[in-house]
Amino acid sequence: MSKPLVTILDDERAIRDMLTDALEEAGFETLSFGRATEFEAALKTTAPDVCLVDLSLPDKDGLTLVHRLALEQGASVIIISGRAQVQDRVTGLELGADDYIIKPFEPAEVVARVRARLRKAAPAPQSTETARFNGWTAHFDRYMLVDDTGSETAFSHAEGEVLRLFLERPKRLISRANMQETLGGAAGESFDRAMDVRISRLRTKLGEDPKNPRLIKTIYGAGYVFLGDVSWG
Amino acid sequence: MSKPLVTILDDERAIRDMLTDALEEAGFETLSFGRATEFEAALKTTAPDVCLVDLSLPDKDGLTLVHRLALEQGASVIIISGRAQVQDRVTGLELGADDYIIKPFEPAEVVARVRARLRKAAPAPQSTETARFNGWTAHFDRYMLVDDTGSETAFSHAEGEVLRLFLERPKRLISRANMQETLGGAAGESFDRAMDVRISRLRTKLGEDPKNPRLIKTIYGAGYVFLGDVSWG
DNA sequence: TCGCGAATCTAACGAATTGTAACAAGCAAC
DNA sequence: GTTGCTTGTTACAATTCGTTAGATTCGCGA
Repeated sequence: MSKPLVTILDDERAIRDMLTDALEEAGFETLSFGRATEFEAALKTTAPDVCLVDLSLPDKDGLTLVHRLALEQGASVIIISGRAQVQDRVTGLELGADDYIIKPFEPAEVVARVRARLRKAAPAPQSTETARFNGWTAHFDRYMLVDDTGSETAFSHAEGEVLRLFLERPKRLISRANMQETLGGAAGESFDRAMDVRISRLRTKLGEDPKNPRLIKTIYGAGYVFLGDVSWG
Repeated sequence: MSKPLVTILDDERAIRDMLTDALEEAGFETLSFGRATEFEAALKTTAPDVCLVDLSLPDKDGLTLVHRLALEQGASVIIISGRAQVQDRVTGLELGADDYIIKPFEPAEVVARVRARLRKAAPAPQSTETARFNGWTAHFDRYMLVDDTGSETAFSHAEGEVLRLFLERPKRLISRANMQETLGGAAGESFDRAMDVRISRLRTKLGEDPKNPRLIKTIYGAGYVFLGDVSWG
């Protein structure tokens, strides 16, 4: 996939440059404009993914522009403005802006907010649905474990929760308490073997040798460690 | 369609109340929680549209919660935090939050930002008659499912209701209660298997493999998730 | 090294949940 | 009435998942 395109519309040169630098450094394509008319002309031939718009423009009212942008183009619009009143923010957002950043701003935050917009706009974050590790591929979207030979094993939702927890923190101790907490969250502590059973079932599905588990290792008195070379995506 | 559901997770009673009032006034359904565990328990059977989360929770790390929320549930997450450092905001956003509001805040702005999230999240524009997903095209005006090969299968009104519900909220948990509510609206009693039967019939029409359905997944004890890349129009 | 209590493993059980085939009621068209 | 279709209900099969209980393993001190 190509780089997302971010446009910058601000009449101050210094701000345009700062944003351009930060965004390109972050891996985005950028186009910047000093006046609304230029920007609108460019819109006829390009479809930006995110538009940063300063409201105080010399040649046009920023708010109506935002309104049109949000409505007609499908792009995400982030207002950047020196006007810090709550009322300004509210009307900006109500008119269709997706976010409202107040000057002066930190470029890093702008980048983070741009990313947040893109994340929602582009669905299918495949990255969190599949993980490969030691001859296995876990498909969380299909609740399936696939062997390197191609044979498939289904796993249940509860098993998936455990597996995901492991795959998200490989080679690190996951304490029992920690696990209870992130999973079922069941109150019971003392005689609650549910966790063990879940892990046991997961182990069988992974074809672990009970005597010598290679992937899910028990740390007596502490918790578990998942030893696997995990790569997501 | 029914009111969007907004959840509030904050340990301060006063803040919860303030937000609840503002949001309900604005026409949203709300649910508020003082601790993360309660919230997570509720998540098993409800799918909020927007989650407001305070990071400083007594019983849990808010950031990992946000991460999981954003990833697993499809909901929009707005962090509300007293931590105003740029770095905090950046990490919060990078972890999957859609917005980051700093305390103290103005309720009106929170409402505006919640609205902004919903606007993007819920597409559902004009053409609600056709949807494409994973090799199928559903024509709600003709009550027809069309395969990519062109072969057609008719579906009934009741099946269409379920299918539409799924297609409107793909990749998100749809709880049983939620489904009863939006569909038949019947008094919804405990021994009402009609829902299951509808889904079963829909599954066969979609040619799902009973052993491992690819599109309509059951989450034991919670509800269903439709895993498909849906595009309307 | 041996023994013991605590921690963990796991087979087996069973309650709750979900799937679905079969039946029946309702209804429209003929 | 008969036929055909939709849809809820019933009954039973299948699955999920926590609990139980006995076996096994671990850490540690004698």
